[in-house]
Parts: sequence; structure tokens; C-alpha cells
Amino acid sequence: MGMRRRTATRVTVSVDRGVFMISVAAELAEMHPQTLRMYEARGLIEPKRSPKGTRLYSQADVEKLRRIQEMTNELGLNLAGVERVLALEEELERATRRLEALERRSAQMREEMAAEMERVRRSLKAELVPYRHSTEIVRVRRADGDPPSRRIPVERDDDRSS
Amino acid sequence: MGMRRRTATRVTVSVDRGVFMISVAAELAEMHPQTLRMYEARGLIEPKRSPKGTRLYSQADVEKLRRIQEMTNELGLNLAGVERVLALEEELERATRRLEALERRSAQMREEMAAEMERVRRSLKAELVPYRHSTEIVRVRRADGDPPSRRIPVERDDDRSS
DNA sequence: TTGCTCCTCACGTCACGTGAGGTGGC
DNA sequence: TTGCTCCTCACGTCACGTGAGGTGGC
Repeated sequence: MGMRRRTATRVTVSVDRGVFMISVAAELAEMHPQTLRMYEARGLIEPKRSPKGTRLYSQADVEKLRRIQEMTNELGLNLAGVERVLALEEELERATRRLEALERRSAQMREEMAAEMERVRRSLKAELVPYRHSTEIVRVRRADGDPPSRRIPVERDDDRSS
Repeated sequence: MGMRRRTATRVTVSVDRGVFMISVAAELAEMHPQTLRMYEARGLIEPKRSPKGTRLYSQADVEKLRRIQEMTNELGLNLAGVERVLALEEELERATRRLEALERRSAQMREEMAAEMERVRRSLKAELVPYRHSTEIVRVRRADGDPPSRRIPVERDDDRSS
């Protein structure tokens, strides 16, 4: 027969690009199209518009619609509540991100500090040694040819842990 | 005349202690007493009870009632929204507190580290000087300021921008 | 034409606040 | 008794979802 085999394709689209007209977005979000128009009138969501004025919802819009759906249907919030909750969640998200970043940096700083102290301790020892009576340590250093003030590449065993 | 002069007194009470009966609490929160009973039935607030079963509202309860009042009357939230918002605000509060604490500790750590490095530098100098005749190495150091190994890693504050 | 879009208006339902009505103990 | 407490039931209002009704351009 002359039937074409259907090829499975997939289109990649930016999540913020308006691609769904209202009937499609409504179906994806499992809502009445009129409800979407109402949400827009209340400022809850702002779909793009085609040059002809047709609303165009992005994937991000659809996800937001589903979140709203969840809040109103399952938790029973009204739209004022949804608005407030969305704002608060965003704020919380930001705080959490900052917290994580700061924790990471803090841990890193601790590591660097430990390494630095170790380095200084060694260089201190190295600088003092030459004037002492000879010990094996001195001999090893001298054999290296490293002047004491140079950075000594040391393999630290403590940063392997993270 | 025999009129007693009225003495202004002030009683200090823990903010969590139940002290106001429902009519007083309602007046303080500018709400209908029945509304307070309704909020309790929905789990929004939990006043203490006297042994006889009379509700006793604390100062903290009254403040919470005013916050609820604000959310429902001024922002138009329903009670489901109020509940969710209260929970989120508490979470946000916790995150903010942790953030502040971590920032304080981080700054303190930076300071301590700088002080420590300074101490090490001094002790290094003190230990080196008695032993050394003046040598070129020492002089180079002095002219240079810090040898490369004594760089203090400084924490950057760049995530404040986001 | 059909089926979509746009819009406005109106109705049904439900949540919530509050009033009424009846009880009991200082 | 009065004035509070406790409780339940019921009604009015308002928000919200959705359907209807009419328009216009692929």
C-alpha cells in the first residue's frame, strides 16, 4: 500500500516562546478556555499575542497554569491567595539559592584556609630549618632545589573528601 | 474630696499565655467572636482553654488574628490561602534567619582568618630575625611585601547581585 | 460553511462571615 | 436577672468558573 510510515519527530522550543493557542493551552492545562481569559484579566498570567491578537501560551505558561490549577482545585485557594503564594514561593526560592551558594562558598573557604595554613606552616618550617643542624628534612628540600619561599605543590589529602 | 487617684499600672504577661476571653480577643482583633470560633474550627488558630472550657487567647494569638484579618480583608485571601501563606512565611523566615547567621559567621571567619595570617606572619618574622644575618632573600621579601604563599584567599560577595 | 478566535454578560455554586436561637455557669 | 460563655443552624454576599451569545478572520 502507499501508506507513509509516520516518522516520530520532536520539536525543541524555548519554554518561554508562545506556541499554543488558547484551546490547546486550555486542554494541556485541563482548564476551560474562558478560565484562561479570566486569569489573564486578573493579571495572573500574560500570554504573548500573535500579530492578529490571538493569545499564544508558552510551555512555561502552561506549567504555571497547572500550578494554579493545583492550588485552586486541590488546596482550595482563591486567586488572591494564588497570587500571594506564587510571589512568596519565588522569594523563598531566591533565599534558598543564596543559602546554598553561601554554604558552598563557605565550605570552599574553609578548605582553602586549611590548605593555606598548612602551606604557611611548611614554609615556616622550611625557612627555619637551614639554620638548624642538618636533619633529613633539610636534605630532602635541598635536593628538590626549591627555595623555601616558593610555592610548594603539595597534594592535600583533605579535599578529596568532598 | 475622697476620690482615689487612679494609678497607672502595667502588667507584663508572656505573649503565649492565654489571657483574653473571646469577647476581648475579638474586640482587640476587630473581629466578630463567632469568626474566631470559626477560625478555630478550621484549625487556623488554637486558643488555650480555661478549666471550664472558656477559650483564652494570648497576645500572640491576637496578633495572628490581625494578620489573618489583613490577609482576608485587605488582600482578599480565603482561609485556605491564609493557611498556606502563613506556612510559607514561616519557612521564608527560617531561611532568612539561617542566611543571616551564615553571613555573620562567614564574615567573622574572614576576620579571624586575616588575624590568624597576621599572627603567623609576625611569628614568622620574629622567629626568622634572630637567626638571620641580613641576606638577600630577606631583603627581597621585605621589598615585595607578601610572598606568594601568604596570599589570603578572600571571599567574594558576588552573589548578592542576583 | 465550519471551527476557531475575540469579547461581554449572566447565572449557579460555594466559601465565609455573621446573626439567631438555645444552653449553662459565674 | 444580666451578660457572658458554649454550641449549631441558616441566610446573605461575594468570588469564581463556565456557559451563552454575538463578532470577525483564516
